[in-house]
Amino acid sequence: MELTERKKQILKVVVDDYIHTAEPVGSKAIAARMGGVSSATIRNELADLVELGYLEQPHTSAGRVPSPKGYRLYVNELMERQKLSLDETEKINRSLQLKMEELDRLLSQAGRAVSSFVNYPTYMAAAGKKSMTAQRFELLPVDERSCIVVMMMDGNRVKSQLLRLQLKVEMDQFSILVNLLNSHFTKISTKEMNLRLMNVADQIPPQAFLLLSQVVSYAVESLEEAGHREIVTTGARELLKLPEFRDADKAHELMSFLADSKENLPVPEDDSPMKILIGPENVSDALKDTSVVVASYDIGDDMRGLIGVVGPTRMDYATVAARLSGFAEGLTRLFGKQELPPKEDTKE
Amino acid sequence: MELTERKKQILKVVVDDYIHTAEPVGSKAIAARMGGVSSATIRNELADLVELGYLEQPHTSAGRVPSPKGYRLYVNELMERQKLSLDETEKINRSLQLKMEELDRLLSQAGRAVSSFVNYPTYMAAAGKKSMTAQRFELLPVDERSCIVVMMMDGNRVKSQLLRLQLKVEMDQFSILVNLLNSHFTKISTKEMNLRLMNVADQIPPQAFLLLSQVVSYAVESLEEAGHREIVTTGARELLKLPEFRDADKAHELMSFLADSKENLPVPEDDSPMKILIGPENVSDALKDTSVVVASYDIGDDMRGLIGVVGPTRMDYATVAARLSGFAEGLTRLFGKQELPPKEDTKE
DNA sequence: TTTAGCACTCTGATCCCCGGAGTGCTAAAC
DNA sequence: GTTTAGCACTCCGGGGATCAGAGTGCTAAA
Repeated sequence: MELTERKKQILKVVVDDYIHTAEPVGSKAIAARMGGVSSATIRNELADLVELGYLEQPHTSAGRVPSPKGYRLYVNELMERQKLSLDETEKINRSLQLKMEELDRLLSQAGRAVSSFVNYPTYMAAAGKKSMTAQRFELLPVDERSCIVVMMMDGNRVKSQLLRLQLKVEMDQFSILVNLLNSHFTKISTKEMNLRLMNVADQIPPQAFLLLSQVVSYAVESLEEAGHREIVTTGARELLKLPEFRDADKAHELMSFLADSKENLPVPEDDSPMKILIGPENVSDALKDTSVVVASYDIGDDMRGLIGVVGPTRMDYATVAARLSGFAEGLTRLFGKQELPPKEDTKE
Repeated sequence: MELTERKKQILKVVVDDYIHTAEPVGSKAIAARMGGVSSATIRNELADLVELGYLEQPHTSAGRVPSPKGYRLYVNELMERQKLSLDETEKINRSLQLKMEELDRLLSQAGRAVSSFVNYPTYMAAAGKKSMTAQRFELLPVDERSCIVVMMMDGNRVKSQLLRLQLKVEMDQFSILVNLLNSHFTKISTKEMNLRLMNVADQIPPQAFLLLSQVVSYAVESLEEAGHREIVTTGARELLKLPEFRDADKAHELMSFLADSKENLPVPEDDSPMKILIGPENVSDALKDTSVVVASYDIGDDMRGLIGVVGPTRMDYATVAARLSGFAEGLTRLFGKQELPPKEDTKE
């Protein structure tokens, strides 16, 4: 038995319908929507589709529901690639007029925007290079017991913080220290930074070393944190609106997974901007009954960000995919235009 | 009719019991727990307590449930102020070994810790002074089209960012600019900053002004953002574990409120470190059926932070209050010890 | 190959019933 | 006067039983 064109059409109708109603769809409804054939004919076809594995039957006398395999076919071939309406595009871009500053705040802002736009939980991540390095250091003395460390990292990211010093430092020592930092502790991995710190230990006076190590360990921490993939999830509560998550336990389980999971959320292949994972295609057990649509965007030259949307297998793939890639493109544009965007206009 | 000591004891037992079971508690159970009197006696007392408004009866033949008034009395007089066990204190302190850096990241970390410790949703906020001011500026040239702005604000907070400049700037112009910034734009409100910007407009060359206004508007934005109370909520999903929020709609409603509400969450009085709001004592409608325990802690000299816990009226007030104040004290200590803590130890 | 017809199945809503928990009241006991 | 035992009563919640509706599969005819 093979998958005729008509069978595909029927499958499409089933998925389209089920996506919106969450109720098993029956032969009569399909016949009505297709026209030209009677429900009996449809029933025959449906039986075939079940046998082929594209549909499932919750119980003998219920309508049909798409199987993961059915969704997969739908996503690959049947789904009408949606274009974003002008209105939507505009809305997306408007919602991306974020006051960005720190990257992670930006992420959660964008995540909220996406989530409210697709009505599913969303996760965002910025995947830095495995190893960020410092590009440049500055020390700004505040008083004799404290100074501001400013560190510029890859991708023009800047971090700074006030550091209380454990001992008094003469003003002129700062410049020596800065030189040392810039000459020996830039453009190397954090691991190596620690090594070099060891090496210089006996080459400089002890109190200078103390100070140096304070700065370096701040730097190491910041770099590691920046390189580490931080995942922010937003809009988990949207789950509760879905009939498949009305059960509090189920919802709680998935929410916990989303809140806790730091690493094991799906990521698109390096060469493609978007990936759709349907039900059991997910590796994590917690996602076995859900689908994930995840898109990537570019941050600067060598960083990549992720936006993922988690929903029931009965997710509106076409819409979600369209909107998500709209966002991803928007974000790429945002980051591409300028590393971290200054104000285009001052207040008038 | 008056509130005898025995009535109070009975009320206490009812609340204690109901807090843990979420089931109306009957006379027999109370009698068993009190000893000495029979259930019939208790029934008489219960009837009185209902009449006095401390208890409620879901329906005629059910046990009793505390009313808000009952909880209030319980909280004010009856509840055994819990001491944290050594074990708990230690756990709290351990969980406050946060890698803090940016304030808001710290908040969400601490929020998560609290939430996992009390098993209720938690909100955290840092309430800055109404008006933060800049204390000092630095500009670090990167190349001729970009520089790093570093701004030190009240409370020793530091912000920095790379700024792309709209026009080329000679190196020596930077120092002029910094002087201008430090002499004219520090220690004043953002409103005044904007005014001064206007004023200097015709006193300096146009391109210098362009640059200046770029920096100032960055500063204004950062200051306003820092002064603005940012509320972070965590652990909302814990609601789903509670019988009173098994209903998805209810849970969703409250979660949405917690996620969206930026300003209208309860705050303790200025002079007291902790406040308990029971059910209808809350102003917001969305919290009418819930209770809130909120504690404050000090950040630096003139900032105050909040930790609030939201739960059902049937909240375990004693435990929550104890743990919450444990956290609040921990945070106060953390911030008090040093503005923003450097590493105490370098890596050994 | 499609369709009409029909008997059959299964679900989900509704109703009913009933046991159990708990009450309020009364009358006796302390 | 307070406490207690006893008892009738109320109400909830769970467990069938019932039933209509939706949908199916199959057969036989078009």
